[in-house]
Amino acid sequence: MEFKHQATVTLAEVAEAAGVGESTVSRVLRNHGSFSGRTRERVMAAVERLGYVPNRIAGTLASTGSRLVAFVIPSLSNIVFPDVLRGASAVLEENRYQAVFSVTDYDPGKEEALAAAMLAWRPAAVMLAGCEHTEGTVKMLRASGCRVVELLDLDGDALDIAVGFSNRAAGRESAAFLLKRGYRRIGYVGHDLNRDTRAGKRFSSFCETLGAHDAPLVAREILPGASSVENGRLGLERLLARTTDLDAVYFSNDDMALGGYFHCLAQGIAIPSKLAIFGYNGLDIGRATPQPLSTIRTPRVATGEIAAQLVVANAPPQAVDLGFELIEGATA
Amino acid sequence: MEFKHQATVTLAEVAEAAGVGESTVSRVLRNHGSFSGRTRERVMAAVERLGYVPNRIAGTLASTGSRLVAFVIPSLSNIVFPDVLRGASAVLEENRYQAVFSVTDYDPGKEEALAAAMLAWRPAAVMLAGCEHTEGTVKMLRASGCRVVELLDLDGDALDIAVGFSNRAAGRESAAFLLKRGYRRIGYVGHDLNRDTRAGKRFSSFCETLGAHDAPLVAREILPGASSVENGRLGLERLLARTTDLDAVYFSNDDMALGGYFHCLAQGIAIPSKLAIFGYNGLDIGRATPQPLSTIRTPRVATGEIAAQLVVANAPPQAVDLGFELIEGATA
DNA sequence: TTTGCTGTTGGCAGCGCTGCCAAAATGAAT
DNA sequence: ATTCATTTTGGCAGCGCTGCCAACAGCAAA
Repeated sequence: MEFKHQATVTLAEVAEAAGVGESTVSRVLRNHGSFSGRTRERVMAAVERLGYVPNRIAGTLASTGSRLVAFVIPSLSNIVFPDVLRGASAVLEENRYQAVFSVTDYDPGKEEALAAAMLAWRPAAVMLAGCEHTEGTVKMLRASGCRVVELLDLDGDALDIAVGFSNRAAGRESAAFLLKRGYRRIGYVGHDLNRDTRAGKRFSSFCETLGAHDAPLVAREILPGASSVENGRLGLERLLARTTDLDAVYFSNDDMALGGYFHCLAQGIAIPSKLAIFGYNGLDIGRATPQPLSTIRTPRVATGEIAAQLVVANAPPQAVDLGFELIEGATA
Repeated sequence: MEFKHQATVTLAEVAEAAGVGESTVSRVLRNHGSFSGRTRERVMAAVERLGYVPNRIAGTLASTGSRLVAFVIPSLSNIVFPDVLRGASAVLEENRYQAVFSVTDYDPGKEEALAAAMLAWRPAAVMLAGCEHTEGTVKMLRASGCRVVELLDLDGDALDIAVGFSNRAAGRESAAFLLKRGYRRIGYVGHDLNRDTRAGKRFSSFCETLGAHDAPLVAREILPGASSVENGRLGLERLLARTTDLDAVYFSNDDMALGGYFHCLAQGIAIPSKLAIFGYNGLDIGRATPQPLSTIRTPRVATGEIAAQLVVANAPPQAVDLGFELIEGATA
């Protein structure tokens, strides 16, 4: 059963109460067009008195173009996406845009269905994670004519606007750093890469770089499901049970890396002398651990901010590379 | 500059292409009312051919009651709120509702402004954190006639629906647990309590309980700003610098507690024999640390789920107590 | 007084859909 | 063939607002 709104005061009622025309009320409330000070006062008084709340559904329908921005994100468990939303929502709120979201659970099919549902709201823009989408999604977004922003991955062709950085470069630099530090027997602990294609890109570039320096990946442990601290801990435990002579482990992200770090603490494995640990994301928590985590800090909040700014400004199609920062830390 | 949608296919065009009336198309698409199988096929074929995407703005305006649910949350940095959103959005998506959100930054004035902006979208429900709101917010929500759900705090009068648990009880039980374990010289490290009133409630009940057992709080360290691991670490460091004989410290939440835990690890302070640590929230990470964190696990995802279910079912006003679980852990 | 501005204002036709109602088609029963 | 009940269908008036246009007022210049 749908909820029915009660006592809905309309523009027309305000107009009548203020003794002016509807369009005058509309102009005053949107502060658009011209009207006298006296009219303004009368309208505002009526608005106040009646407790009028404009109906943006009607307003959006009547005008062309909405102020809704739709986010179709893979997850809310992975702090990455709340961070992006945080950056974006601050900018959007300032500009009187409204954020709408739904969660795909890293499922491309669901992404397509949710994107379609989003388009039904005729948003000003749709923001998606990454640049890998189903054919149907791409076709639909193209046809919609609404702005499309692809976030956090620049390794691919952008549909319209893309904001983020190269995950391949991140994987490459991570490998280069470990090699530079002298690690040669390197392992990997990751989560389900089929779902998180960005983590997959980092991993493959990481491996390529190792291979190019005659230090190919020694072992890997991939855990099903999402990344988590517990999976990181479990993954490292399993990896070390199989492979005893590793000198460094690359993790699919900081959550996983922290799990590995905790495993070492619990087992008395000296870090980084006995085993080095390297993560990805640059979470704040990694700076507060007894040894700061070696990782790559990604511009998550900034990605959201810039994306929102470009949408608000109706900027031309473009790819914005925000880069990332390698944090040397103390675990590698 | 607002974005203008292009090439918008309308219901009327689909109707014409399918050789049926508008209302027939509407019925078929909503699978509501009756129509023949042949009609259905013709309509769906036309929809497919034209790439029609229904306009929910128009649909919502025409019908009474929307399928938007508005979230007005304090923060996206604190994992609590993404967790609530996660639980809620899963249920909402299943029921073809759409989640909309904005972030107040723990500012009651901003909450009022954002709630007003939300009401302009005529949502089916507004979900807010806690039960402390400005007079203006309360008045506006009451007048809106839309469903109001207050989340994560049952210590107060609910406007309509409330889902969560008692923060006071959480504070009380935390204190009781520490006392039962024999700790008597207890300190507190917290973040800005004026903003996070729920943390404030926990703290005051915690103190009352200690006082009632002749073991009043020995010292406290309150850090300005939001909770974070780094602030927790810093807070404990400061507290211990001033007060040397504490045997346990209660933290405003797990983020802060983890910071304290890391400080102890870094300083070689034995846990819990030299100093016990107790948190709040029951984050997953607390189970993966070398010693599992002693804390209270809160039903964050479930809070979102239940809240969404009640809204979808248009349930009568009620307060749902989901309780919480005390995790004994190994740090206290 | 008339003219020509600029600044204000109201009327009203949509925006794209849904809900209501009456009309038409169908089918079963006589 | 006729009747009645049922299913299927189309027409059309809004939902509450915005955007356009015409109308009007006030005022300075002629």
